[in-house]
This record gives sequence, C-alpha cells and structure tokens, in this order.
Amino acid sequence: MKVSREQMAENRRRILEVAGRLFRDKGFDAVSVAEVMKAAGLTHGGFYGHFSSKDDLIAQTLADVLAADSTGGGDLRAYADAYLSPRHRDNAAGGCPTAGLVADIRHQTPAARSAMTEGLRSQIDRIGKALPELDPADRRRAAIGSWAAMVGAVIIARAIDDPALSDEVLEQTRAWIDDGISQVSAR
Amino acid sequence: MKVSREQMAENRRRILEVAGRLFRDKGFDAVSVAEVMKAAGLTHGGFYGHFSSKDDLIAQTLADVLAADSTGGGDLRAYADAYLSPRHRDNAAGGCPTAGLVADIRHQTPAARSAMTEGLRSQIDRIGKALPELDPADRRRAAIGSWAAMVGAVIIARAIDDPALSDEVLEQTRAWIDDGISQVSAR
DNA sequence: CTATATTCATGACGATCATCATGATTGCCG
DNA sequence: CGGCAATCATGATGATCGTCATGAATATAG
Repeated sequence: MKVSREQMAENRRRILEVAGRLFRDKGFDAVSVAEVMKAAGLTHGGFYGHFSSKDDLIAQTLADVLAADSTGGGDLRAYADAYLSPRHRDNAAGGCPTAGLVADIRHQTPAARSAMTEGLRSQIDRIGKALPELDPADRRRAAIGSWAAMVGAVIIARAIDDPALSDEVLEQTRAWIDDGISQVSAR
Repeated sequence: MKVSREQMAENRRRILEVAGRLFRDKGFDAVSVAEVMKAAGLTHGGFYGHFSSKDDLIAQTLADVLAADSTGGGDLRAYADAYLSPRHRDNAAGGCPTAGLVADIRHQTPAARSAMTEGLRSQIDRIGKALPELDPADRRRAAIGSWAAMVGAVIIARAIDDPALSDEVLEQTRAWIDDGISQVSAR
C-alpha cells in the first residue's frame, strides 16, 4: 500500500497537525503514537516511516506549531485581550502552544527544549516590537514581564475549577498588564 | 510485618513528603507508585493500605504540599526576589508546588483540581496581604497580576535551555513586577 | 511496461505500570 | 499473655504503549 509522494507529504503534515492539537489538549504523555496516527486517518504502522521515535515526533511537532504561531505582532493590548479571554482558556487544543506545552518541556529531550527556546525567543521579540513607544530597556522588560504574566495567568486559569475565580485571574491579569504598560509609557 | 500505629503514621507522612518532591521534580505521570514507595523506604505492597489509588495519592499530596507552603506573606519584593532566582528555578523538587504542578492539574481528577484551586486562592490572598499600602482594588489586581507573572516566569525559565535567556526572563520579570508595584503605590 | 523501492496495514514483542491477592510478622486489645 | 487484626513484602495479572517485523499494494524510475 504505497501512496504518492505528495500524499505522503500530506500525511506527514496531517500527523504534525493533529499531534499539535492532541498534545496541547492532553499533554505529551497522555497521547499515544497510535492515537495520533488514528486521528490523522492512518494506523500506527506507518509512523516510523515519518519519525524515528515518539520523542522525535514531539520535537518536530513543537518546531512546527511554534513556527506556525506568529501572533502577538500587532497591538499588544488587543493581543492580551484575546490571550486572556475565557475563549482562549477553554481552547487549549487550538490555543497558544506555549501556554499549553511549556511546563511539560522540562521533562522532554534536548531537541524539544531547543525548539521551545527558539519559540520563546521569537515570541518575546515579537511582543517587544508591539511596543514601539517604549525605549529599548523598558520595551524588553515590558515584553518579558507581560508575556510571563499572560502565560502564567492562562495556565493558572486552566487549573482552577471555580469559574468565577478563573475568570477573575484572567481579567485582573489583563488589567495589571494594561496598567503596567500605560504607566511605563507615560513615564 | 505489622508496624506500630505511630510508625504507620510516620510512613504515611514520609510517602506524602517524597511524593511531593518526586511529583514536583518529574511530573505526576513520570513517577510510579513503586518509585514513591521505594523512596519512602517501603515496597509497593503497602501502598493501597494508605491510599485508594494513585489519583488519590496525587490529590492528597497536593493538599499536603500546598497547605505546607505558607510563603509569600511578608515583604512581596523579597518574596519575588527569592521566587525569581536561579536557585528556585533550579530546585523544582523543593520549590513552589504551584510553579511545578499547576500546568499538570488540567489532566488530573476533580479532587486534585479542587486542592489546587484552594492553594491558589490562599496564595493570592497571602500576596494581597503583603501589599497593605494599596487600596483593595489595586491590591487584588497587583496580587493576581504579579503572582501570574511569577509563576509564568519560573515555568518559562525552567523550559529554556539557554542559561542567559533563562536568567534574563527571571531578572526582567522581577524588575517588571517591582516597577508595577512601585507605580501603583505612588499613584 | 516492468522492476524496484517505498509507504502503510497488520500483528507481535517486551517493558512498564497500576492494582490486587496472599501470606508473614507483630502491634495491641482484652 | 494469647489471639485477633492490621501493616507491609512478595509476587502475579491485565492493560497500555513504544517499537519493530513482515507483507501487500503501488508509485515511480528506467
């Protein structure tokens, strides 16, 4: 059962895509190779024709999903609004790969750590560019500080089982970031 | 091989203690019941005399380790300094249970989620009390915002494989929080 | 058009793990 | 002080999972 070269490329693309969603939704450990392949419309047999191991899949999925995420370049307030929304909190599978996967990276291979590091680096740079009104030192600090707060708030909000408190964490963090940027800008 | 009543209580205490360290260090999934028991100086056999399941151990360990963590009540700047230090980043096993375990909670049982929610609630309250100079609304916002930033920064710093960037994330987040609190206080 | 190489399906293997059964040791109540 | 009951050790069981072997089907090179 051989398929055309482009069908194979398409299969590979689909594997990375569904793996990205499944990993964000359930975590690396809770998703089996067979589950990924099934979600991609295949069986587990062909897996090792595409990837050398599950760890390899994880690293390549990370690189893929982080490269695809180019959000955060425009207006930082609008970005923070969307990022810190209940909608984003409730959509881990389709949401920010950093929020969904950073914490797990600690237990992954060097290749995965490296992919995540690059993703974080460019995300911080992107947020910095969204703050052109600040001078360089303030810009870097605001980019890193607000990014840490956004990621932390979404992770915390997803852990909380009380909807009111979860909403409040998002909302107050949004206000806190807003305040911080305004104050530094006006300085 | 029966042991005295207090020996059993001591065993149970030790199981919770080593489980707290192991879970923070390696994550819930990567730690087996047998590993916990061995680290506690026992074999896996007695486990189900103390806990009804691994999920039960996770929930009880969370409640235990979160209740034991009463840091953050004093000076917020000093707390943030220690929290956002390389030392804390490099000591997940003995560090803040929230930073080490929040992200994993999403995939755990309701009991575990509930324990974490209570831990977060009291941590936010504790940080709020450390900001008596602010009026109530500002205090709540600053507590939640800076806590989200602290947790996010440590999680991110632990994921990054470039020591310079990792240090920078900690340092800039510290400065960002410091700035934020100063500005609100002076308002 | 044919031979070869490749992609995926089926199925199996070995390891890990949560959980449970059994039994030995021995605290502890009467 | 003797018998009951509880705690832990040893060992087994069933399930899950990563990985690999084999074979069928066919795209593609010559």
